[in-house]
Amino acid sequence: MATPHRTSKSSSSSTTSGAARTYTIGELARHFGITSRTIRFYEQEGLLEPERRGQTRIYRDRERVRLKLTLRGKRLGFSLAEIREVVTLYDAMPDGDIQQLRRLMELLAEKRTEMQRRLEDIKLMQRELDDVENQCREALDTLLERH
Amino acid sequence: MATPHRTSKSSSSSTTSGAARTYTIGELARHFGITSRTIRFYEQEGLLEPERRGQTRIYRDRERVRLKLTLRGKRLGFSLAEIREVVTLYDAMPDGDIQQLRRLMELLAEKRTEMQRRLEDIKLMQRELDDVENQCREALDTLLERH
DNA sequence: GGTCAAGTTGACGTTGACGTCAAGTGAAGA
DNA sequence: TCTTCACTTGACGTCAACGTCAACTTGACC
Repeated sequence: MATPHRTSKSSSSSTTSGAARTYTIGELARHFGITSRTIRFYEQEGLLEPERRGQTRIYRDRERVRLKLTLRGKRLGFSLAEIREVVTLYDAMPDGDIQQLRRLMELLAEKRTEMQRRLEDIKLMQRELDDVENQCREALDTLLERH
Repeated sequence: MATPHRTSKSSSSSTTSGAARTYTIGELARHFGITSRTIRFYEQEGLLEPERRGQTRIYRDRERVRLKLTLRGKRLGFSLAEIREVVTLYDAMPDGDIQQLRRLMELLAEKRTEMQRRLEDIKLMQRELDDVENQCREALDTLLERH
């Protein structure tokens, strides 16, 4: 279920360090608890751009990170389009011209505001959960006291 | 556009206190920045159950609160089905039997875990936003230094 | 050389969350 | 009385985010 499954039976090889580990689509899918279909769909939507050996996709750490960010974004309720905006700008940075950089920083500020709002939402929601739970306890207590 | 529009031209009336204020579907829609269609859809999905005067729906504070909770839940990425679970159990409480209460408390615990996870997600995301922003600043600085 | 698992590309289906019409009702104001 | 406006109920359309299926290649092992 969690077999390493490198490119060949002779294992690893790569260059020198262990930093260049690659993954198959199935490995990533199992690791993140999603289907390969989903991963391909994310690629089609511009969120991932794995290399190819022939037809086969090969993923490195960069893509793994992108995928992790994507899934986290999803859990937070962002759409794939929103996630793409950030993720693609994020590594369109190298030698980036100043306009791009400024644009990215604007985007970051927006997202930051969003996150702040969501944080407030979560706190409110937690407070309400507390309230309801307390009411539950009280109700339960009085019910049990009456034997 | 924002006219009070009470039941009659003689305004308010109600009983004695101002606690029994009612709202039309349009008022609620404008207030929350959604469409009436959405509100009706939520009712159809069991999230709201307004009273009726003839055909017309009339909303009181209870429904307003429910709607607010629903929208907050949505912002946090919960599905309408999940939201319904909580919201309906929430006020199926009165005289509730012990089984129901226990079930509700289980549900609350689940949601609490969820919220905790999301909170972690948000913190991680914020940290990453910070990182990217710092990189941006550095890049921008070195670009500007070179005049 | 066969086969078997895992990967590939279409293409179409599905589900949730609404939007968008069409056709009608009820009450307030000119 | 007539108009106007907000509200109502269907019924169908749409869009995002995948699921599902069919038909195919590819590399590893027997």
